[in-house]
Amino acid sequence: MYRALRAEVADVLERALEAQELPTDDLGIEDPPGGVDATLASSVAFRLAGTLGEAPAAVAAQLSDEIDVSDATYIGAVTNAGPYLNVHASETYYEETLLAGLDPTYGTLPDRDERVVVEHTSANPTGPVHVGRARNPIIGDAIARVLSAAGYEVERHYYVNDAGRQMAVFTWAYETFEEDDLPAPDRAKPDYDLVRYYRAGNDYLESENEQKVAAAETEIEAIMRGLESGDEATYRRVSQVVEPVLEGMRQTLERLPARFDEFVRETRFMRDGSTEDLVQRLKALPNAEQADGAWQLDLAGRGIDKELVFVRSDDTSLYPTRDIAHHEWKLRNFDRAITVLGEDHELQARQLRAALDQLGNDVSRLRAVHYSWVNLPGGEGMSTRRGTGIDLDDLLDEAIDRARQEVEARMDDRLRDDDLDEGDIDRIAHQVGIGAVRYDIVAKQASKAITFEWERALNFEAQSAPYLQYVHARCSGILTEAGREPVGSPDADALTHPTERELLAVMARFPAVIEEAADDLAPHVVATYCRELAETFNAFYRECPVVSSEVSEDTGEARLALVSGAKHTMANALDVLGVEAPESM
RNA sequence: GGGCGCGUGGCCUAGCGGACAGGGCGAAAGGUUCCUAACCUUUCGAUCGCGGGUUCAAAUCCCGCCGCGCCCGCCA
Repeated sequence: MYRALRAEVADVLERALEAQELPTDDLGIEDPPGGVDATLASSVAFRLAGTLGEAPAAVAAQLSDEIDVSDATYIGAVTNAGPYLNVHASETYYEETLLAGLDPTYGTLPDRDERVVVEHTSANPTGPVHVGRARNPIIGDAIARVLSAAGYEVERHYYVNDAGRQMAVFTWAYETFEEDDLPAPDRAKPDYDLVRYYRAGNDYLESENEQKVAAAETEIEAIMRGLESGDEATYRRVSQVVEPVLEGMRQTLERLPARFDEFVRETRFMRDGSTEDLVQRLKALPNAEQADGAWQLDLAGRGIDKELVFVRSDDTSLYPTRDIAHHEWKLRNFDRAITVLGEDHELQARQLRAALDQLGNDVSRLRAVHYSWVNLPGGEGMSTRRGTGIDLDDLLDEAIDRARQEVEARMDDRLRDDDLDEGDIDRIAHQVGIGAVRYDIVAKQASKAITFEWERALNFEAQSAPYLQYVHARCSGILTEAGREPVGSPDADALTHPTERELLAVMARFPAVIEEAADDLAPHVVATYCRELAETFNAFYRECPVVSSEVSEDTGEARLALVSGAKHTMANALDVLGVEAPESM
């Protein structure tokens, strides 16, 4: 409703300005600050005051007279408050919002026949997923979800780096070291098992004498050349390391849950010849040049100081080369391609974009979202190779444990008499624990750095997932208590309490929030919205009984519809964030 | 050194050109015979890193500086 109202306001304002032959390029439509009794506002009067030579307040008064709302559906009235124009929503606005909320899919935008691929996580299959990496699947999955809610057809991809030097080192280490010489794995999972070889291999290369390292390097290079030439035997050797580790990582990500439609392996673009073909096209570009036997693209003309090396002097390709082939493939198969990357990939992403552009691809269909680092207190980073960092599995286990303790602690002084059983406690512990971790990460702008702290990540009160989930559970509780579904034609007139109107007004904005989050690839705006919705609902909850003998039938019916709408809105908003919405907690 | 990003009460965070900078944590006080108190109410607390500039209007845009992060590999 909000989106329709906004469009209507623009229309009405434009007509009023045109009638007075005033410019309509900047209508200054905005959300009024809290405490102002209006649904939308405009500050056009400021802009026109100069050209008209009158005070803004006078212009606003004049405009509010000029504006004709008689044809409008969602605008009730336009008044002026000093220099501002305040738009008040019509009764229809509230009525239609109440009605729309009854739809369990409320907030989902119409299909738009556009295929989008969201690539996220894509962590090298070297070992267990740690918390530093977890920001990627949580943000990536939320972006995929918000795009899906916004009507796009979404596919989620994990790009697997199963070629290249790191994998060659890993394969060599796996074939070289004896299990007896390694520490016991932290968990009985393939990623925890195999990462020990990876760490041992890297240690060896860093600490052994020159001769031994040189011998190892020879073996590693042989593996890389085997991959490059498409040698089946080499591919199988690497696969026996990559695939189990990837499976272990997939299992951990599944817990979030972050699921993928496809794991796209890098070797695919070597084996199908597309990398080779690409290299020929890159070499033919005017700014391609050879330096010390290697081939590179000089991107200075595009404002990038660093050359993009795409063929080594030994004639093998590099990760960025294959990634260009990968992205051409994405652009062939999808209308838009979005990649979620760490801030350390910023330069690489710019180079990739520039190269793709030069090759004649439409790079406007490409977008990258970069997120900042998750550090440990004290500033230490998380590294799979060095074994520093907190494993995501441990964080999730701890989150669930603490959530379970909370549930059990609250059982004793619980007011509601609904006999939660063991299964419920387990369910709630998972929903709350995992939800808290996800929300803590998704609620923050991706560009802000995060310092990981247990207490903060696992705080279950106030601005956290459980606070929002609780609202959903409260709605469910009321609907259960009522013992029936709201009727199909509720009467918004019966909702006269300010908290009721406010709740409807917040609900009305939900589709616009989804649209904005999708346009900006910013799921955190949905997180912020959830908080507002929760606060507004709690105010209503405090003031307005729904299932009570003191409430008239009409009012009770309308409130039941309102609760149903709030429940659907919260459920769908949480779903976009990947946070579960419990029926009880 | 260069490039990109970030800097909002003790801590975390929203806002990123318009009406008194919203929340939360924390601290203090209150609220449950009534739909779940993982809740709500009140109080405390901010030169929006610093200095200039643009504008009727700047946390928001521009310039400079400071601090922090990331990047500047024939690694990925």
